[in-house]
Amino acid sequence: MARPLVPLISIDALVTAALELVDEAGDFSLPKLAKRIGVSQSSIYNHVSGREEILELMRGRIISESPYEIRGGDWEAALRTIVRSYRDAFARHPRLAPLLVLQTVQDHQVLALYENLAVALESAGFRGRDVLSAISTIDSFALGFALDLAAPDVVWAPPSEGFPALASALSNAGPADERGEAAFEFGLEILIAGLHSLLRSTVL
Amino acid sequence: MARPLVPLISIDALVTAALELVDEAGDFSLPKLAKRIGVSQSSIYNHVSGREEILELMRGRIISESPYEIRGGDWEAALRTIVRSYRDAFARHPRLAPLLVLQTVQDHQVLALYENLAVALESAGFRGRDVLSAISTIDSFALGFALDLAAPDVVWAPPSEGFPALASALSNAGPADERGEAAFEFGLEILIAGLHSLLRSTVL
DNA sequence: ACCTGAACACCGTTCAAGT
DNA sequence: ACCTGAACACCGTTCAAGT
Repeated sequence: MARPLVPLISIDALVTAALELVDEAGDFSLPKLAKRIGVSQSSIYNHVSGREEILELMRGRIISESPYEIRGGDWEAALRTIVRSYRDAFARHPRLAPLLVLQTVQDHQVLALYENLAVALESAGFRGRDVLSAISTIDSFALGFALDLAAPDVVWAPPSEGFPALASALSNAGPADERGEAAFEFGLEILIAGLHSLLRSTVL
Repeated sequence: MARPLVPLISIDALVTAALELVDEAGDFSLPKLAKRIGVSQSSIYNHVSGREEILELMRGRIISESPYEIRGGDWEAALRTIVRSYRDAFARHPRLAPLLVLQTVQDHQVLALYENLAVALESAGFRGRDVLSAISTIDSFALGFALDLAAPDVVWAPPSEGFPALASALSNAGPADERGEAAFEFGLEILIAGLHSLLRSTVL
């Protein structure tokens, strides 16, 4: 077969297949991706520059699958909405997060999300370099929780012995997804309260 | 050559070489590691179960290279010390962080660090599942900032146009390492203030 | 423009063979 | 016990050849 009348590959289908692979196996490879969409490995390069671009396309896809709307409301509400949406995006595809940490964000949708964060923070009263620091903090926070979803048992694998406080904390926790949820809500409250507190001490 | 009288490989040297590779190139491979310590690729498996164990050994190494001491002081001081130490460990080897996110923590030193966190949080007054949620939050926060070090330009690559608030925030920031530092300090204050605030509202 | 198959330079891991 | 070299099954990317 040579060039078909209708392209065999659409970027949309490519990204969908790649996301399926990640959801199922926690990773994807070009050979497997090619097999899944029934095409040769090398033909993928006619549509995409390589593995990195596919990863970046997946980032864009999951963000746009988790739309958010900021209307009216104060900065706190806006911030909650944005962080929650970001986190929900990864909650739907937990195994994608680890693959994206090595990559520079280029996706337009994601940049727009950060722009909205910046606007919210300015309206809150943060100025100068604090805006960037606050974005950084929120980003670290959200990314960390996204990663937490991918590896619910990272730290929490019961250490066999000698860590009593940790063991006791563990015994009080429910199933992994429940405590992931609880931790996120807890963390979001801390983040918001911390921002309020810093705002107070800065303004005064 | 067959078996030498003195082993050619020590785990210590192995980990040191691997860490050098990561510091220089952002990654390591067994072929490159073998070449660096002047040994054949397969002989590495006589000392270590594989790539994963090497990664885990690197985690332990950098944590023990960044010792901390908690004595006297309140929970807040202890918490600051621990988080700062954790973050410093990765600050010295920024490119290691992304390689570790896919892995389960097994290293004893790191588990001890979390145990200390749990103790500090209990002495602060957190109870039940909140202890785990707080650890999770601190963990997300610290991990996120460690990753930030590895990719200082993640979000901050000047978006060509259409993101005014983000661009303005960027224009107010200094060089990458400075703003990384500022962001961490800012984030740590938010974390501490947020914990205080939650503690107040829970206790009352 | 879009596909194919072959080729290239890399991986991590295993294993028989040596002493 | 510890090393070697060869082998295996995988990668991502390139490229000439086809239509």
